[in-house]
Amino acid sequence: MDYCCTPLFEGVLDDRSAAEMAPVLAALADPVRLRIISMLAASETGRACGCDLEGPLGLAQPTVSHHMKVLREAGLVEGIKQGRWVHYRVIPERLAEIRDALAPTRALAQSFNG
Amino acid sequence: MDYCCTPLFEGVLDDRSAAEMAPVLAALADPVRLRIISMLAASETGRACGCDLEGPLGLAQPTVSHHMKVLREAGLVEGIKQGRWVHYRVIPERLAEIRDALAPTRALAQSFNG
DNA sequence: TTAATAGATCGACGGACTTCGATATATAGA
DNA sequence: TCTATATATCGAAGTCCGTCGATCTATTAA
Repeated sequence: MDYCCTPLFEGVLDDRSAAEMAPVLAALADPVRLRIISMLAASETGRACGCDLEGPLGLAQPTVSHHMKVLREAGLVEGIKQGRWVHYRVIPERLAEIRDALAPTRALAQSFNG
Repeated sequence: MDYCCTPLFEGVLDDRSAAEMAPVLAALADPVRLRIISMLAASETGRACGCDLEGPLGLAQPTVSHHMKVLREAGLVEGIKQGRWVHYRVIPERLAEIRDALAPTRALAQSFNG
């Protein structure tokens, strides 16, 4: 018969790293926020202000503001206040960080540093 | 004074692609599931059965089973039934798919095919 | 100063998620 | 067949999340 393997799990993502990584992925795990990031990245200048997003997204202003806050707190987006407006831009290094952490060869790299 | 830019947002991630992509990221956006994937990838054989995970994770059996279902339904993990046990393994192609979709140069690639 | 506008915050509602005990199903061994 | 074990399913409790109307703050223009 078969026996159940008992792997040792060395070099596994520890609790703390997992707890740091999950919220960043959670910030990305929303259709609206994915579209926002895509819109910022697709914009010619790499930036856009909230007022330009509400229309295309079809969402109320407080909702967009909420999503921007989530993205900001995850370090995925930066807001530059310019007069009455806030221009948002994606922080590509942060996106790359997550991509690298998902590299399967590294078993969800221990190298993630929230 | 400054004017607010009005970007055209061409080539932006459409609603459907975003709706397909988000649940896969949501499946990854949990500390326990990140650790599970890491454990599977770190295992010598690249596999492990549920019974080997409960202990290290410190979670009850139904909880682990629930997380495996989420990962399975997201296409991130595959379960191979062997006798009484189910051996799980990561599907690295799926992980790569998500990594590619997060490539900033592609503005959250339209190429994601959930 | 007053009016208008961009953005943030608050509170509430509905829905989804994580967790676990209890239970059901399937397989292996005696 | 009967017992033991691995896994799945169900139901419940508590928590978290997305959304929006109402409201507040900050800045600009008149």
